[in-house]
Amino acid sequence: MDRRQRKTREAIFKAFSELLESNKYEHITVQDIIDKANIGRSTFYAHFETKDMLLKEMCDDIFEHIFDDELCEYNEDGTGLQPKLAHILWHLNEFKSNVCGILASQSRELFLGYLQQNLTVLFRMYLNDFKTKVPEDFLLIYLVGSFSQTIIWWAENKMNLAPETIAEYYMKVVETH
Amino acid sequence: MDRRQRKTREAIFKAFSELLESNKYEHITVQDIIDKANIGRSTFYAHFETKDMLLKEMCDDIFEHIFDDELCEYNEDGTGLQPKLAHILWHLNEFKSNVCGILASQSRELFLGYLQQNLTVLFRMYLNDFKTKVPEDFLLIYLVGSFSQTIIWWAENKMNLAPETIAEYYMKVVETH
DNA sequence: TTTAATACAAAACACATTGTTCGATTATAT
DNA sequence: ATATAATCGAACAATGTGTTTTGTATTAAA
Repeated sequence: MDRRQRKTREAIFKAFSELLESNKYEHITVQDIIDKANIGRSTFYAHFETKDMLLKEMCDDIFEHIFDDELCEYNEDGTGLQPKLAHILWHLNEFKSNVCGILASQSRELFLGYLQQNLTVLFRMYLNDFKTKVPEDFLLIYLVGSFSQTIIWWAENKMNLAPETIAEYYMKVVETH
Repeated sequence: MDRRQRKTREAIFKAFSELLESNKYEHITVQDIIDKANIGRSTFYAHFETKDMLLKEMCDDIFEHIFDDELCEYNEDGTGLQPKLAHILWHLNEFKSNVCGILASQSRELFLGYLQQNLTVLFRMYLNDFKTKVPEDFLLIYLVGSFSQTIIWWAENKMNLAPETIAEYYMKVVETH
């Protein structure tokens, strides 16, 4: 990939990300991004078809990184659900500014869609940890939904608390005693 | 209120609601609504400032009806949380087509905002039912979030199950044993 | 270093959407 | 029947989108 291309792509991501911190996604125009990134109009469209695709590719980047990690610095202790969740939260924290920006926006939907899709796969593996007598699919959306909400809340508070703390809280309210 | 006004307003709501079933909110144009409702452009703007305000007023209507009910047909038995939740679900079911339309759309955010705002007030009154040792605000967003998710799931399944069943499932996974 | 490829900038473009305005027409309430 | 008020329909400026073109500058490879 051409050095110029990478530079431009980075500039667009950066501008977009910064704009997301103070503006709602739907009110950010391509012109805003262009101005902030300091690039030509045609250049933007050479990289991304639309603003939506930009958001999508940004999400792709993030989730690829989070759920595809072979070699990563975070050391999980144990193999249970809780450290797994802490691990995910730790990764999200790496993309703090992006994630907070997206989740604070009116259109978290795309992001949440990705998130919940991945979380569903994860939680399905731990379903046996929960003995509650409700239909499995209900249990699953309950777990995924409440954990997503936890993440949103965490992000709204600028991810102040440690990932481990959040994971601990979550397990406390969720586990069947 | 003039009969014509009511008729127009209804036509707009109806058209909007129908469009929401097959289109994303953000991709519905005022022109689409006008065409479907079969009204003049200026008429639309005589009723609603913007498309956003239309959505807002639609949500206002729904939530006013749900959370302000003095005299309503649904008979709660008991005063606990579970019948209260069933009651809310029963009301949502009244607006089935609207609610499903909005929740299926890419922009449930406004609706969910309203919903969660109201649910927060409700759940705060029942916080003592839950003994878990986590911060209160975390417990609150957890309860509100997981119940919202439950509603979304219910709506995605066309509200097949009875409100009481949903409330029962929810209480089962949520209550501390 | 030279060269060919290509990413970029800048400007102009057609097009769609928005929200407003205005005069003519129609329905409503009394 | 009449005054009132809602609607229609057309035109309007303003803004945003996505494309195209032409010239320039940067890059990777020879």
